[in-house]
Amino acid sequence: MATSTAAERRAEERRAYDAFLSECASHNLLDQISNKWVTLVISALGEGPKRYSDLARAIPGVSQKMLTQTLRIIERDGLVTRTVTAAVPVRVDYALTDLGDSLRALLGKVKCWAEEHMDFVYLAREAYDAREEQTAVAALNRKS
Amino acid sequence: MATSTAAERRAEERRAYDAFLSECASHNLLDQISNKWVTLVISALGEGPKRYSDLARAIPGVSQKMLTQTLRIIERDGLVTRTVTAAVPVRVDYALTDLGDSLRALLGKVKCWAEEHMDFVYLAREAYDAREEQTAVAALNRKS
DNA sequence: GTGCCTTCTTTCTAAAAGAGAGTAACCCGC
DNA sequence: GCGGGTTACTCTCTTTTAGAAAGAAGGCAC
Repeated sequence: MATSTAAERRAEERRAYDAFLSECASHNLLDQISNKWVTLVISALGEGPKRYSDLARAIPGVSQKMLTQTLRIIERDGLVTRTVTAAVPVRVDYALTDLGDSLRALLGKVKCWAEEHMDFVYLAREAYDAREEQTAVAALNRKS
Repeated sequence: MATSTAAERRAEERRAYDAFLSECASHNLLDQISNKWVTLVISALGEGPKRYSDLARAIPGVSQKMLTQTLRIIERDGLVTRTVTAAVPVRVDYALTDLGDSLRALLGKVKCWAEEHMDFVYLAREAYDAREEQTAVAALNRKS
């Protein structure tokens, strides 16, 4: 440490960051699974195997690009399996692996938490916004 | 439903999306907490209250902008408290609320899951990459 | 042939993240 | 009073990423 400016410290931290990411491998995985689309896809597959188009329908707002990208990532990580059936229009089924299902169980709990505490969060947001408005008004009064 | 093209269906889904987001409020919250920086900040605050600069040091790779933004979001949601002490250099402490701590416990489990299954995921990735390379070679052979 | 199906892929643009300098408020030494 | 140092932001600019839309492979129906 010794004596150093805040800017110098920050620069050093940045330099250490790459090393940190490759060293702390689980952080890398954590980053990937704490991703909106990954959560939604795994949750959607919880009901059972689904085709690409089923997933697109089950997850409102996902673009085809992001769905494909997300599926590739979680397939690579061994969370889902991808089975291609060479039928008249090609058919691709995605299903959770055992590993994917264990993650789904966990994420399901997070989803439950969100549903349980939604009301409280909404109240907190309203209170925060009201406070914000007050301080903004106070700041205006101080200036004038 | 009835008969409609895939494009028409997709357009309809898009139109329904805004309604869905405001209706299914917990999804909105879920989106926010399945965010890299939110996860990391809440995990860092698990050890106890921290100052802004402590957090910046504890979370490698976070920019000041993202740290401020993330803290504002989770403060608004009632997950952390922000206490300003008007000292010589102003001092701002962030601490988890009870709600924030309950989320931290859950996210901690996800973190544990990631650490436990990291090895398996790494093997899956290697296997996937090997398969990918093979199919790429096969595709090249087919063309030539 | 044309059109249409699914599952992607590519291209282009708009939104978000990241890097870095700047700001406000305050105190201290000189 | 003035420069310098502190913390906690805030603003601006660049790069990265997400999203929207059109295209492509492969095949069947007409």
